[in-house]
Amino acid sequence: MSVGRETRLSAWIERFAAHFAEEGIPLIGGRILGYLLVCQPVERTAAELSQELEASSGSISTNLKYLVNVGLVTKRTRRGRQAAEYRINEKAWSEFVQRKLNAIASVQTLTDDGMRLLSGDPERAMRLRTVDHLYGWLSAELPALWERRPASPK
Amino acid sequence: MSVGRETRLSAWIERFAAHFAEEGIPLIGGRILGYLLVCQPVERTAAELSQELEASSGSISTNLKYLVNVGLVTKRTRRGRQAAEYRINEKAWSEFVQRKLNAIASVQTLTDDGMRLLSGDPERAMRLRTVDHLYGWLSAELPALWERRPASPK
DNA sequence: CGATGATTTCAGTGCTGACCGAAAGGTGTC
DNA sequence: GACACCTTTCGGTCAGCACTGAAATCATCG
Repeated sequence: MSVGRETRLSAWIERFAAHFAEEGIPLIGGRILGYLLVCQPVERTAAELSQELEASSGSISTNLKYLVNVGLVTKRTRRGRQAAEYRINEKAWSEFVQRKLNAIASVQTLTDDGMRLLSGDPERAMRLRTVDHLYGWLSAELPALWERRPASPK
Repeated sequence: MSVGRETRLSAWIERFAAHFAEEGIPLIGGRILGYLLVCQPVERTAAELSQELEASSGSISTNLKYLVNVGLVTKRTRRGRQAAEYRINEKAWSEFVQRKLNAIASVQTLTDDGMRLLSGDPERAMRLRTVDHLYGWLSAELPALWERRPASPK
């Protein structure tokens, strides 16, 4: 007997969450992201997420707040509905990635400051110089690469 | 009365460590990195690091093991010396960065698998498609960018 | 305005992981 | 081999954080 699509999808959601857990996003937050990326219909209430992901209402609330805050999820309230609806904001993923790239490039300010502190002692600055050189290149190239990023598919 | 260079350097080391602490490297590990990048002479024993950074011998040991493991620090033992000497391995920083870029690009395998699971339902796959598109581009461009990386300064 | 159905807040629990320092284990000298 | 010194291991402490579930809060409808 074959495994249903929904079963395989929930396994996928778990892998998805596991990946982002390594990057510091709480497991439940990752599950919400994965779920909202593939659920049908696209919008869900907090209560539904709690049910569907078997997580407490409190965890769902905290994590939704976080995700809405970083922009990856959008909250929509409607007149005549007491329950707010949440959905993925695909557009925000590029900013999410951009923040990651910036975090890498930002080390350059650190190495740069270090180089300044060691000015006047080139011998001693040699180790830092190698690292500074690498990050200097990154902090020039990563933003440039980002500019060449294609628009999202129609 | 002006602040001495060494004082400013130890403040810099702390900033350096704080940055990498956000990326998951233990504070003491980050301090070791920062310190070994600017200390004179370039090599230090575990005991010296413990003294200098005011950390327990145990913490220094664990963190050195970790740093040697990821390649950022090199351990050298010498005949006639019971104390091993540790130094920064500037060369390894590029691999360190490369791992970070790969981690970002690797999301593409995840989104790709998701797309496969949703094949046959383009409507439902739309959200994932936007994300997959972005990571598809990244997983092509980041390695390509990396190839163009300049050699370290002489 | 009270009732209903939803979300947020909050105190409490359990787990993980960094850190310490003492004891154990190595590696050298005399 | 005994000693001196250094490093690693290891048990224990502490802080931080994800998560829960109950209570407080909020919004809507009758």
